[in-house]
Amino acid sequence: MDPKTNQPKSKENNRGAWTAEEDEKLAEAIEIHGPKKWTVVAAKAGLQRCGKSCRLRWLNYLRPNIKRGNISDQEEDLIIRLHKLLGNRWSLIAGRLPGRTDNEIKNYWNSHLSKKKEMMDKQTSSYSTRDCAKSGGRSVVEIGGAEMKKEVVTAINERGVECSKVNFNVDEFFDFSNEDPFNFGLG
DNA sequence: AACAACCTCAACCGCATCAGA
DNA sequence: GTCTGATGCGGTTGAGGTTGT
Repeated sequence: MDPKTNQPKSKENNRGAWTAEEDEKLAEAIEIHGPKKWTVVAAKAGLQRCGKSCRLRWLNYLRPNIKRGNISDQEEDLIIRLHKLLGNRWSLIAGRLPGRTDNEIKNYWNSHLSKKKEMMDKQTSSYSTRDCAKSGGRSVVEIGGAEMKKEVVTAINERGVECSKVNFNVDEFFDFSNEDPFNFGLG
């Protein structure tokens, strides 16, 4: 283990794209040991890959029920709205989109939506009232906890859903485990 | 056909946090 | 309380594909 990078020494490990054979071995090991103890899984799979790499491969590619490509308009709209509220908290956003991974959403945002948003921002630099009501009045570029909470509460208030949550916890609010994926509390 | 420029996305990196010893 | 290893996250990179000239 390299103490600086927190990674195994690279000469001991494969790097780069995964092969079908590696995928198969990994899937087998996960079936036996579960998708949790990644160092164990990596070792038992007999792969020259670190646990971290195995975890990423599982989450982004091998996991069951994973959707790939073809992000729908509905999903895109949801990503935009969630990003407005949450900023670059990709894992939270991904939690709202069943079958989508944080990596995929992050990539999609960086290659498609960031540009789209930039263009829209330019077009609406004099921000219309309608857009203000829709978004909570401003876009958040850097999101710290307090800033984000404020933003979410503002958005909620704008929609007249909830006005009294002062001690708002965004992580509790965005506990997505049991909810309709396309209804995140804003109506 | 050849090359350059651009785009996409899988994978890696670095850091923060957590859990167990 | 401290140390160490594991896990999870967001940022970044680079190979391969696509499009334009």
